[in-house]
Amino acid sequence: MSQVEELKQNLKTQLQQAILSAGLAGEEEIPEIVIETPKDKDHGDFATNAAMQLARIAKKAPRAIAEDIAEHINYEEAAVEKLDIAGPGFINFFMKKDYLLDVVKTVLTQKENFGRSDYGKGTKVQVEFVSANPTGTLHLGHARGAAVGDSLSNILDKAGYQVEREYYINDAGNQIDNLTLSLEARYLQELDEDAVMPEDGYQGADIIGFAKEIVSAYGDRFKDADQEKRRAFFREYGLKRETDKLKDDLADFRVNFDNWFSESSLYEEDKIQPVLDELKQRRNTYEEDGATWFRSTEYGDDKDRVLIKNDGTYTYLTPDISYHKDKFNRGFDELINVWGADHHGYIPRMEAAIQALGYQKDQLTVQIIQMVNLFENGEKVKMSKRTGNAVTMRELMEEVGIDATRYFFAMRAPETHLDFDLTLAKSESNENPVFYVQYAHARICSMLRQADEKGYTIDADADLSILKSEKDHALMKKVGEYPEAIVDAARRHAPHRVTNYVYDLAQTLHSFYNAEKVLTEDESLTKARLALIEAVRITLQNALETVGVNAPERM
RNA sequence: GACCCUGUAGCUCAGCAGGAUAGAGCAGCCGCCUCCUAAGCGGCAGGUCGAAGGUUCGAAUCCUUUCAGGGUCGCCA
Repeated sequence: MSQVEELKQNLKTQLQQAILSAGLAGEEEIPEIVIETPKDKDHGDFATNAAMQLARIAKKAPRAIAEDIAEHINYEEAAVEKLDIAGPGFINFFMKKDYLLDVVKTVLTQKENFGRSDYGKGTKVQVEFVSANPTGTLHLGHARGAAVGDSLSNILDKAGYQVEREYYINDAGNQIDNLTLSLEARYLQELDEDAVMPEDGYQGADIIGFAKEIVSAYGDRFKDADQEKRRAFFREYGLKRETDKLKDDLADFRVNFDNWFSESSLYEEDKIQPVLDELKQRRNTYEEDGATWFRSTEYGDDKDRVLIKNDGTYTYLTPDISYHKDKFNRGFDELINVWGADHHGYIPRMEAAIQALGYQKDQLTVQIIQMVNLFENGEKVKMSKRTGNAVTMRELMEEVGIDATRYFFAMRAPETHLDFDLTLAKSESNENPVFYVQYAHARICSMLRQADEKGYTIDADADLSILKSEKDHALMKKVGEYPEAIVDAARRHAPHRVTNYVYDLAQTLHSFYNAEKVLTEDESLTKARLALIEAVRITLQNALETVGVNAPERM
């Protein structure tokens, strides 16, 4: 538990005792005490609405209750400097400042581990994200999914979960036959043969590129080869190259998976039929119109779903159910699937499936990623200027840079529609929030370099009690809030809580910088302020790392 | 027709397990570099929180209805 949490917890306990000893409520009646951090600093470090909550129980006016609590609370034990009763009955607490000094020491000691907590208690959670078909190039929406999935994984990890990132490769459906046939056609075309692309063939330039590779490596060896063998080769080749490309694109975007799970491995390892049998045994299936159906309506879906089509093949759902069963078999307590908004209609049937298999609905969370619209100079960008096709993730990375791209995607709530402002993301100016935050880090580094030249070292045991200005305290307080920001982001699957936090911290640092000097004639003051800004630097770096953004030393 | 997401300042968005005069950035206006990076800081102005009901001591936040924008409704994946 972080200092700030401990402090709040202790304050809660002391409040409960004060309420009891003032006879305002019995032990059974005390409501859950909520300690909040007021937005307005005139309202103290912390505030509680306990007096208002107690009004009905104690049958007294909230302000009178607040007076009673104020008389009975142990200031020393609660670490309260002074308190005010305000508004309709809020109690505002101004805390003793010692805890703030401890915050700085903690950061300097824990360094990159500052912000870690045991909130998740080691729960094993798997985050599955991107999982785009290996048949083409990653686009805007995938980029957002990648940024959110990776940031969320980092956040959960810091919040004390055991996290595994997984990519589900859809390498078994019709789309792979299509890929095979497309590649075969492109290959033959490269050899000036008369070959037509399949009706829904993949027109992407990547496939033409692969065909050229095959020609230069193998020549026309496959031209007259046995069709079955030839297609097996193209299938494998196409899949391998598409998957490698996905991995490269994602790695360059600073997204790395622990596991790439192949859909076809479910077939190879015979993991599908047993799950069908299990559903059948549990009477969750029935036969109709020559097909096998899953009775998903039993679990809240609005219609039943086909598992085996009347041509004897599986629908997409069938191996997917087996896949989710396999995830649980691998020991995960919770599953998080990050899906594009176009898949939201699929959620009820997946939830139905895991319940039919005996798991709890809340063991699966589907985090929907809403659509992204690109804007440049106020105009909606429909297509890439370079290719005339949809804008790819790689183009975005190259055009606006990885830091800005990652930050912009992390910056907004995942389930909201996103307007991505290319002009803003590319601008190297104060308008751009990424630069604003990175600048705070670079500014600190600059001061630290100069301190180093003057022979100063960072001293975790520096006497911080001489830091008494409002800006000093505001900065320490903001640093202390970081662990809570991470927990909050983890709890709500909300990476944007981290970008909001880091922006606030940068703002507090810039404000501090303009009001107070770090490198001064006063040696002990200088040492104390150096310790403080180093703590801020570490916190900025840790926070940026969770959203995949670099913390530069110079700008 | 059903379902999902979103309607908060001119623009882009926070805030939503109810709480104090609704916040930030950008854009606009006014100030601040003999001083550790002005990619910065301080200030001013700007909002019937889509609308209407309801619950509550208290609603941007919860409930109902309704309007608007986007998305999805396959024995495709």
